[in-house]
Amino acid sequence: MSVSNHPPLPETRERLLQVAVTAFGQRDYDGVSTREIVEAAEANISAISYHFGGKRGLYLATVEYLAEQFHKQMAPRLEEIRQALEASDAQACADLLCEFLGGFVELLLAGEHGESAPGIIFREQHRPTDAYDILYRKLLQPMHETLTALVACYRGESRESHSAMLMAHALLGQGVIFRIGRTTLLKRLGKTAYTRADIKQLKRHLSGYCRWLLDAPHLAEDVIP
Amino acid sequence: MSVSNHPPLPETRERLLQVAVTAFGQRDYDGVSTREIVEAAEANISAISYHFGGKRGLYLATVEYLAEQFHKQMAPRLEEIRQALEASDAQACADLLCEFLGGFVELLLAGEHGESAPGIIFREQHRPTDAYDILYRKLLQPMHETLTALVACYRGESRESHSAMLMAHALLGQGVIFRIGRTTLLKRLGKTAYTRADIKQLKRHLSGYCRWLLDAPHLAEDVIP
DNA sequence: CCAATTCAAACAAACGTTTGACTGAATCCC
DNA sequence: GGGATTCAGTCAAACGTTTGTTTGAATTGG
Repeated sequence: MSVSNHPPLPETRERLLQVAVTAFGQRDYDGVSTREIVEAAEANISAISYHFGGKRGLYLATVEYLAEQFHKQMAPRLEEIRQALEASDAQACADLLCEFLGGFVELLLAGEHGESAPGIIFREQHRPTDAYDILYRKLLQPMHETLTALVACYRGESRESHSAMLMAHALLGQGVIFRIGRTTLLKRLGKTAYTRADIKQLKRHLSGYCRWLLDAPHLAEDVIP
Repeated sequence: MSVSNHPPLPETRERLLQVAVTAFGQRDYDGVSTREIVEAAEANISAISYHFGGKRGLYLATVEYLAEQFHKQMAPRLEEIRQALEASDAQACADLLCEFLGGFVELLLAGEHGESAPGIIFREQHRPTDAYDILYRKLLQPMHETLTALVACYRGESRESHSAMLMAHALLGQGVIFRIGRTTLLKRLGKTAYTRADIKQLKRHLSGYCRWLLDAPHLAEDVIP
């Protein structure tokens, strides 16, 4: 059942959510048992049914919780961008885009939810459930739309422009892949973790890539009108 | 003598592997039940223990099977590249790199194992098990090393060059992200599947990106010697 | 005292695995 | 050459464990 969230939250409910975020971040829905969660959260087995109506309810609440937490970390920048978009200054759009991408990979590679969020997001992308709608509405769509608007503004296109969407996706993806493919890349490099210098270098790359892509023609032609 | 009324089924072991590839490709280890597999494969429940020693054994065999199948589809091109690398012609390296990336996204977006392979690979990258070693040795390492060699050759660097590895990763990743983030991108575009024109456009983008990246300085400086 | 919350215990269902009987074809030995 | 034996493979049935969920009593706090 629905519970109002902003007045003082029951302690147990919050503990369950925090534990569930890391659990579902590492393993998938079937790989996480309810008993494992309540033990880690020092709660009783029936607390899940009581607070969330069941395991599925806990999972959905967890995804929503994560999406909000993650979005909150980007909210100031997204708002700043929305206001700047009014001015419609192409050069400023490019700058904001680079800056946002830098902050984004920072979250992915060194942020608080960098270990749990990718697991859930990429699993729901691969095999969408009810939870994907939450993820899309609260996190993916706002982010994707904002970046698309920046690209479109720079290029003097509509926010519905497919080429702007493709470029926004390509840019986001270029950052994301260093989180997803982390295991293999680190193994190739002979490292066990990214250093600050690595992240800095990646940011420089993203910045350079961004400025090149915005003027590149390859993704610019919408093949289907 | 008795004539078979049905077309001859593959041996039980093979049938189990084929079913397991698609099953483990869609859901994760705990999300797939042994009974579900044997039913789809028209085999008996104890066939898994008999042929693979258990569910875990089936999973490992499935990953190996998939890695080999997928690698086989790229083998001719990889071999062609290895031979061309002897010549050490920079321009030829760039061409081969673009060509390989094009074939790679073709496999990911429209290939036979494009639906199952990514699920397994990205899951094992996120949370490596014994199966990741198989995947790395039989698929990821050969591919990554070959691309790194091409980059290194073009740039006149060593095959151990970190900057070459980073560039190879960035290039592969730029293709991969259009498979991983497919759900969200298609939703933004208002489509339900990529068209041939989309794939063609993506290939053009990858080609352009590749030629820009090879001469770009941002990933070129190895921060740590 | 009452409503909200927690608790130990039990529930049926699904899980991976094991068992022992059974098959058909190849191999053996007299 | 033919009955006995072996062996890989299949099958239905049952195993014990873990799963998510439910129950009803106990506890807590306003």
